[in-house]
Amino acid sequence: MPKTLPLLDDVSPICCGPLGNSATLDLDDAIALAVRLKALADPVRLQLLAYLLAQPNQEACTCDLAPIVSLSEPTVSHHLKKLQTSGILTKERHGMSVHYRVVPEAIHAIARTLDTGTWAQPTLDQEARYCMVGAS
Amino acid sequence: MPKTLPLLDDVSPICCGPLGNSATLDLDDAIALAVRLKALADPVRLQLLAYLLAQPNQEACTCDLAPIVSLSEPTVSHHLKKLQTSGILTKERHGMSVHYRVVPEAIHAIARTLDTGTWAQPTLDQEARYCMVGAS
DNA sequence: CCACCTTCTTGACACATATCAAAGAGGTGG
DNA sequence: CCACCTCTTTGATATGTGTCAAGAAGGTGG
Repeated sequence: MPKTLPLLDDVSPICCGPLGNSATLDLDDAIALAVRLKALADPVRLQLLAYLLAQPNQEACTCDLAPIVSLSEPTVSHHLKKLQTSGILTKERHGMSVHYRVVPEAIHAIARTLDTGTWAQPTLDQEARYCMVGAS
Repeated sequence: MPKTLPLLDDVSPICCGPLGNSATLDLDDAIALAVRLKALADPVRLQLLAYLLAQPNQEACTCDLAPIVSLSEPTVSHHLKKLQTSGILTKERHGMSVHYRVVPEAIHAIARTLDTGTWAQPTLDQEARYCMVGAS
């Protein structure tokens, strides 16, 4: 995640006249939303997600998912971790295997955010649930 | 220019049923959806989009947008191009300046796709409207 | 404790992407 | 035609990302 993003201090519209009042998107909000979208923006992860959504409990273990996308298990594990740390999947051990399960509210939240154009963040506690960036 | 974007002729218009009808998401569909999500999944582009959405006609020119994100114009041009080739913005010359405008249907289409879980592609003509990859 | 299974982490590599400076391309107006 | 403005492309560079092989970590059952 690039750290070079802007502060919206001195915005002086030049050629197109005074632009509407600043319904600008706060940088932190933009980053948080981008993190979640980035988690979704990969063909492999979309395929994994589609498979999970089609399962009875919307869950499966890594060894089932690897063959679905024809990739090595470490690679699949990497993708699952990315989905999990973005709050799109949850992770649970059951004996030897690990079950990943879809969190539909997370996907709905992203969809709603895009649809309504209200791109600001959910409150902080929701944020902690949905987007545990840098944590595990 | 990276060649990794999907060719529209190859997109199979499979419209799977709601959430959980088909266990697998076709690779082409996954790629096409991922391309659009990737276009959104960047803080700079989200801020540009938020600014555009706040404008009267949901449009602005490059020279207005560059100060918004405090980046050089070539960089902003790069981001705008990415949004445009994903069908999220349209581009129009007006004299010396170029106006980029939001295509709300494109964003709604992505949101709906996520929300309903019907992740297969729209039909080809919609695809041609929304995702003019390789065309200008 | 040991063999074995599933999963994750590490290290390495290739490729994609964000960014800027410099130069080019398109358009306006003297 | 030429100076100037806006915008895009090109080239270069740094960072990010997807992938795998190899090995470590966590758990089961003899």
